[in-house]
Amino acid sequence: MPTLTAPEIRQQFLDFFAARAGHEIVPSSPAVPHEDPTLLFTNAGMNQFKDVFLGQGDRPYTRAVDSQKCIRAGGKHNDLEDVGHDTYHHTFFEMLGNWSFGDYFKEEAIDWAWTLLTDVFKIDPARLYATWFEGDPAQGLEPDHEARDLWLKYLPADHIIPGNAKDNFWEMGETGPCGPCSEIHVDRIGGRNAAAFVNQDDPDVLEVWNLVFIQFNRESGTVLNSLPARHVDTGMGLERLVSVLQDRRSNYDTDLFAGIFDRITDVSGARPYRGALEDPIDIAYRVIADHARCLVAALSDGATPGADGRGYVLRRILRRAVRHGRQTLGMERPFLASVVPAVVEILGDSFPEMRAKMPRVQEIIGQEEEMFRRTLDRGLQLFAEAAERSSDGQISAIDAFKLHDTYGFPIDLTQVMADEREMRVDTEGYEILMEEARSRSRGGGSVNDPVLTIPPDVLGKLDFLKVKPTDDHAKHQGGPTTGLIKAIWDGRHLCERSEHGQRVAVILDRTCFYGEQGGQVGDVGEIHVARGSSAGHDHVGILEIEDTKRVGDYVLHIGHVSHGAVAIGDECEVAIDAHRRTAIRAHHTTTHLLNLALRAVAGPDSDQRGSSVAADRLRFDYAASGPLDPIALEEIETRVNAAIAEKLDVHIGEAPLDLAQKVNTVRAVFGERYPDPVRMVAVGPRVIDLLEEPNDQRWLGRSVEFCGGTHLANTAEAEDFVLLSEQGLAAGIRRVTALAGTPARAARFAASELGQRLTAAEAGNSSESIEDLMRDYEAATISAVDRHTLGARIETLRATAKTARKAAAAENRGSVVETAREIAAASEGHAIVAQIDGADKDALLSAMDAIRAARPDAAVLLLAADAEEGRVLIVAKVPESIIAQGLKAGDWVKVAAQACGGGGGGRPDSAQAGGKDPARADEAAAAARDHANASGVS
RNA sequence: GGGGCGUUAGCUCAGUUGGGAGAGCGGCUGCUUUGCAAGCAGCAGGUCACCGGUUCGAGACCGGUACGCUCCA
Repeated sequence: MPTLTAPEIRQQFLDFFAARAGHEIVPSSPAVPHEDPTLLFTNAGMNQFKDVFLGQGDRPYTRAVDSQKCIRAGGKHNDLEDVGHDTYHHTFFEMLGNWSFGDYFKEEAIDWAWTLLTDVFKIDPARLYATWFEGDPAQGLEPDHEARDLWLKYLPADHIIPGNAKDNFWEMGETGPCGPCSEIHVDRIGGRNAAAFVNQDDPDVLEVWNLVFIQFNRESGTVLNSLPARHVDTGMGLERLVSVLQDRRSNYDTDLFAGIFDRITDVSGARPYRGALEDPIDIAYRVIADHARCLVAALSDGATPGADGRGYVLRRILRRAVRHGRQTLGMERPFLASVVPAVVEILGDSFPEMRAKMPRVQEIIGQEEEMFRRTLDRGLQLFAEAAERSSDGQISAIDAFKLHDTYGFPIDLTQVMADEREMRVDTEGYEILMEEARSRSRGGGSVNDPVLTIPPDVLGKLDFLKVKPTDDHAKHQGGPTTGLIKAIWDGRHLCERSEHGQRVAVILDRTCFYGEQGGQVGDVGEIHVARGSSAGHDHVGILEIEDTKRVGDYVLHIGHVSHGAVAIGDECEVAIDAHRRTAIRAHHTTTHLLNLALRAVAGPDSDQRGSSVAADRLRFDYAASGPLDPIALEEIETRVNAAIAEKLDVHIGEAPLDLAQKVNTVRAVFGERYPDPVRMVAVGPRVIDLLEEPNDQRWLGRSVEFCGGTHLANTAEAEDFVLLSEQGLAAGIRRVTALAGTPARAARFAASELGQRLTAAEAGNSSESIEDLMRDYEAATISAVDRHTLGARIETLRATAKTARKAAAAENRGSVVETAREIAAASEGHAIVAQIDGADKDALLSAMDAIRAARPDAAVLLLAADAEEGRVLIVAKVPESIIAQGLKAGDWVKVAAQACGGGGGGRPDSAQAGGKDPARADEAAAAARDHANASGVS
């Protein structure tokens, strides 16, 4: 039998379930779950169906099959440090799965699994083992005899093994859907009974397939209910399956990796991969290959390396790969980007986004490598200094820690470097410091406001209490409405009522508040409870709502009780802050116009990467390789304002997703999944017309987006649009901020006012200082275009003022020095005290130099009264010979300074001081002469 | 989200109880030469990130802001 290739194996899996049992072939969801902030990466096949299992969503099919891109790094499942050292850990892998949503159950799942493995993939049945759940009386869980008996149809009893709750009972979380599972294991060796090796981490007896039977819902730690709709969730790691079918003992010895290894050999010039477990070169090969796959998957789904969250995990992965390449394979120059095509070659057919995004991915990886190279170079220098400091052949814990914590120089690299110099590293001390830093980092958290968002388990309780999802249809219309209080959450418990002063989150049966979503901030407003209520209380109460969030399908009104009290069952009047909402609408609609203008000016690759629509401004993040120049910024601003001047109507309507996606100008957000039907926001054209003629050329210059937010009725209401700033955010992502409506007009006004002041200053008839003008310019909220032109004018103004100031200073110094020479020539004795008014500090010191040049044997004290600044400058120098007579410069200036309301000091040979009363400068001079005389110097 | 570090000339960076802002490279001028990082002499170039405080006096000390690097969650 010819050996199957990995793509064939993947395809046969999908085809088997599609053709034989009517499964829908579903594409993998992104490896980076943009819509689920609780999850760092997609780490299991079921992620994209979570809402179905939780009963919060459904699909047009009840049977599905897929190959899901998964990443396990960072977070709870972290395989990062294991990768490279064994045959089967990966940060990125594919999970093959077949799914039943309330459709078939154990019998079919087991039957098809058996048939696929033995009939289609021709695995020797004698090498297969199955496990089943033995029950757990402590949790009140029955044994899964049903699964055991089903397996007896195919396997002898000694290949069927009971397992405990840890291995054979699956739970999604502390509460929620759960059920027993049954695993299929394969013995790579054969010709024996390997039952004793099952689940023992033996690399030759491995779990290939886990069949999960979801039949319960856990309400709490002890309460378990049977589900009316039972589901099947299976997962089979493609890499393992391929290793079995290609008869290789390691996942890395398959055609999923061979091409990547070849590429690494080409790039590095190292000897080819040999597959040895302990060999550093082979470890480096595995690390680089695995991490390259992971980075391609994550970056092509829109993630970027960065300093926090998943970005930080990706940065660590990239650096780990680069480190192995550099340290072990001797690749000094960036190389990882050139491994990317080999990954895409292997996976690009199954995941087209990898092929589409390859140039971007290579660019990002290249930039990151370059950044890391700089970090390493700096670290090497610091390491050399640390090694130099060491006297006992050991790099101190403090140095090792500082290298790591402050300069990002990995500890294992420090160790390697130390080894090369035959030095050691104080790793115990390092660990202690590291732990201290960790606890400091943990302890620093502020504990002011309780987080008034509802955790998942309480959410389950709400469902249990029959609190229905909030009806928020009124949010788009925005006018006041009435509702009933259904739940009150104080951050810890669900409450019956809430008193004056308490901060709470409230759920109503219906509301006109917009809960934060799609980048648009939540509404602010008031909820009034008037007179009697259905619950029999008789009271008034006012809730000041400070923010509105969505949790699941509930709208959470977060705020405090500013008057009286509120209770569950109260009827209330609900009203948002309408002025604020108007500003938000203007910003949201102009965000859409901005998106369109940006695409036109910066090119079609400037995908939206996030946005924030608030009352005081809007923010828009997008993919780009470089900054926008002032001309492009002006062009964007002009285009948006042109759309405002056109007075376009904004049309909103729902449409079936597949039809809506056909409209030629529609631009969906990368990685976002949209509901069906989807809400369309079209600026200009009517939604009906769009759907009727999706390819009409007329739509091409128009903004059409899928969006659930609130918008203006006509663009004219936006009045004006101003781009405030443009900046880099992370590698490949840039951010613009902008204003519309009243704040935009204020920005225009501020700019023209600054312009007028600047014109006055340029003409020379302005009394204000350039520093003041600068400060106001920097603090002003003005458009980026104005900032650019005004900034250039200020710069020239500043330059001319500077040359003038310098010339004046030079002239002043010249005349002061001239005076000083006269003083020196006229002076007698060994103590010279002179006053040169109008000299600044530099000039005074120059004068000092001039006098000392002429009279090196004299002690000199100079004063300069500055009436404008209201101070007196005093400097003194005393040669060694006179110090010996008892005149010290420090004492001398102090006496003089005290005579004119100041103080000071310095060294015996040189000192400076200052006084605060210029009118008494001559008193100071007199005091200085007296002091010199008293010291016997004259 | 929290912690550590940084921001000084066009670039890379020094700056030691708080007392006249420095080096190397680059630039300009002149000389000498004209073989690859040429040599010599000279010159220009700095609101020491920003704001506030302490002080007679702050690049340095204290507090805050912005930006950057970095670690942890």
